[in-house]
Amino acid sequence: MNAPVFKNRDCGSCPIRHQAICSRCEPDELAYLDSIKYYRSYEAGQPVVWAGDPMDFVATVVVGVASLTQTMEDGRTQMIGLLLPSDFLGRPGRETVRYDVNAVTDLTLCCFRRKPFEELLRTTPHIGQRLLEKTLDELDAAREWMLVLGRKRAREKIASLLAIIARRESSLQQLSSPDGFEFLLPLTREAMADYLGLTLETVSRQMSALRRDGIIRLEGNRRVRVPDYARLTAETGDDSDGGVAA
Amino acid sequence: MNAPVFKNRDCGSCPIRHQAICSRCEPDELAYLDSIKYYRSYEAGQPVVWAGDPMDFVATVVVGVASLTQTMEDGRTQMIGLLLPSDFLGRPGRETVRYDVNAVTDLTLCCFRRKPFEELLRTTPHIGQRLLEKTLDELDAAREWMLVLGRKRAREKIASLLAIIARRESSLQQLSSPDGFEFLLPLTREAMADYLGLTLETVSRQMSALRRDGIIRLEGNRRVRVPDYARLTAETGDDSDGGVAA
DNA sequence: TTCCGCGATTGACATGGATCAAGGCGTCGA
DNA sequence: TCGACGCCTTGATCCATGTCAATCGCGGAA
Repeated sequence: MNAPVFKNRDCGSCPIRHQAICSRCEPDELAYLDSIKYYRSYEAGQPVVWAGDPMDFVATVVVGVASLTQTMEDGRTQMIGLLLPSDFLGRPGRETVRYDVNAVTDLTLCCFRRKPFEELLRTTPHIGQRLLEKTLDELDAAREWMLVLGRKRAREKIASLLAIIARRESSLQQLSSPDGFEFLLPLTREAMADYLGLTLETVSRQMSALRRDGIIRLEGNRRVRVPDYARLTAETGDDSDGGVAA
Repeated sequence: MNAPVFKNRDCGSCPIRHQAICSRCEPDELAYLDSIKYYRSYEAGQPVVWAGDPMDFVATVVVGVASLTQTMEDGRTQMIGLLLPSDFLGRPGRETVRYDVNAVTDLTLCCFRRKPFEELLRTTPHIGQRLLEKTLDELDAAREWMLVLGRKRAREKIASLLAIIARRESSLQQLSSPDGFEFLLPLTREAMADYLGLTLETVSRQMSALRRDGIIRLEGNRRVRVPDYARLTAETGDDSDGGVAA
């Protein structure tokens, strides 16, 4: 689990740079970022940090998927965020994390020690602005998810999750292709359940139902083929088309 | 529905200034803010903006409560945020809003036209930093709410809502008083249901149950007396004490 | 004072998803 | 090749909450 591709100290080589917090940096700013950054890798299933632990770095996801999870005293658990490549992890100005962070798949993070990063935030408006934008995007996503968790039925929840992952993994062109498209689901049934506020049995049943109804086809447990993206979004219950036209 | 107290052009008179985005501004920055700000007032129940509408201002809540609400195509509705005094409304850099904004109680906003505010954001790091902090706080709150919506039972949801409002409305000292404390619930049973992902009947039943069990006392429909804050937080299912000690 | 209407309460019943339980399928190591 | 384990599927049953409906009670208008 190394990340040999990114071992050189050059943000320009980073495949997710154009979407990450450094996307609008000047060369000298990039050089400073390079000087304080380092990579960390985790295997699927490994913890990154536990709720309440000190976290002395912030990071951008480079490869893989990380989850943010909260747990109740009796063990009930809710995934409250899914971080995909280019997403930002950590909170400047706070010493400890409030929720568990786990590697869902094999994961590579581009890390910055928190103190120098906070200093950079103070001196470099670009970064702060970009971070604000990404935080506002995350807030929008969290609010969209509140509708999913609070009001959608199991089938709609599953469809919403599949549509969201499909949108992040596929191009607009692929989504609207008449032949459909396919993608790899990075989550187990249990992780899907944790994200959707369901049990894994319900997730399994609804996946089977969507398969029976021709909304999706499954090749193995993880590979999902969507013959018609519009039919999938129609199952989400949302009143817009879920962002393809918008 | 005017806001005579705030009619003078002086942010220093604003009772929520110390928590709002302008809390760290220099005198000259405050003067600029003063020059572009204006107040708007709404009566309880009035819409502020509808989802999809253009919104040419951003604002801070000065008095009252505003709600952010999303609606599905069949009319199911989910409140995705509750804005109390000092909370920020609007998104710099975006022309339209994604969800309905309503005045839950009589409401006064301190508004800034969006373009000048964005300009200010570019030139005044304080404001951007403060806005980032407030956005990160909102994101934390949204994520906490995802746990409420996804995993808590009806009784725990109600207790969580009461505890959150109690914390925002009362001082630490009041919360830990041996005589208990009381507060005014700014929401109807239906609004509570919309926020909690429940029906109003379930809200009503669980409020009655909490009353029967002595967790709360009700004087009328809105006035809530909490004889023992610890007993209330014990009903939320959270593993921490909900923030009093923390 | 009476009536009216809205919000809240309460009851009876329906149901979606949880829970408990059994078994299938594919992969990996011996 | 086989067994074991992890992950998933499916079935039977239960229960928390939704749904539908009746009634209450307060505050405002006539």
